[in-house]
Amino acid sequence: MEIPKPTEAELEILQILWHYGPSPVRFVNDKLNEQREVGYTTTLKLMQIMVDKGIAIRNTDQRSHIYEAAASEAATKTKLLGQFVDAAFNGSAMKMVMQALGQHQASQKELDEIKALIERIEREGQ
Amino acid sequence: MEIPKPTEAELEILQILWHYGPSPVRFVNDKLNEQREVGYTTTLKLMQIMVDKGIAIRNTDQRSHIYEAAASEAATKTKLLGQFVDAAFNGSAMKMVMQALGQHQASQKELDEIKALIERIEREGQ
DNA sequence: TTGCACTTACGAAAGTCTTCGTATATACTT
DNA sequence: AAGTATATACGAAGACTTTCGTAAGTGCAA
Repeated sequence: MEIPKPTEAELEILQILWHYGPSPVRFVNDKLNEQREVGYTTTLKLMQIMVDKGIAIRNTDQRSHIYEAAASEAATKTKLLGQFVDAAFNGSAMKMVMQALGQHQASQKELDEIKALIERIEREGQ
Repeated sequence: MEIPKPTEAELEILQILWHYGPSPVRFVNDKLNEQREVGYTTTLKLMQIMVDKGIAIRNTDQRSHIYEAAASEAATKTKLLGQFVDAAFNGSAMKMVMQALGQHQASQKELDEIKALIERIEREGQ
């Protein structure tokens, strides 16, 4: 019923589809091969499975089918993040944020952005 | 060589071991069963595999073996977080923090904690 | 039109994860 | 001592993921 959680390999493909928009297998496979070696039929098979699962949508009008992510990047990442937080941080996103901030040395610019975001949340919250 | 990334089921067990300290299978299985139904031998097998992988350590002095997490909670979660950020947020922890802050409505107390943490980082950073 | 390049479809192998049944050993209890 | 409860060891099934080989269809070019 629901769109299932993408596997790691599927997520790699989704990132490409989100970044470049609807694309044929050949294009996605080329992009993947800029990072690691993957056979064309491997990518094809994965993308076909993604359609079966409802993770991707394809247009078969042309001989070379065009694939597209079924869910938005933001919605998918929110869901993944939520599941990860549940599994690893007992559901507390704040614990995770604290941990991320605690070790990743963020740049001043990034810290400023976060502060600005927090202030906006505080303003909206009241 | 390296300790491998725990699977989801293994992580569940690790959380119990971190929370309650070194424990026998029976105890871990009981705790798991407070959340979902799992057979005793399933838990046993998983914990044995965790020892094989180096994820857990066990003491076999007593008839009922005592298992313990091999790596600290903080170290493990840092590593998991890093891998998740790489896979889902292109390596940018800040992107992920922003997304987490953006939708999870944090409590004022949590926001204050984060602000305090940011200020501490800024002070230490210079 | 014959052949080459490229595409999808399909099946299956190999690896991993989760689950549990069964066998066997060990301790306790009556 | 016999029987019951509890522990570990082991193997294997079933599901899922990733990978690729091979077959078959389609279009283009010489």
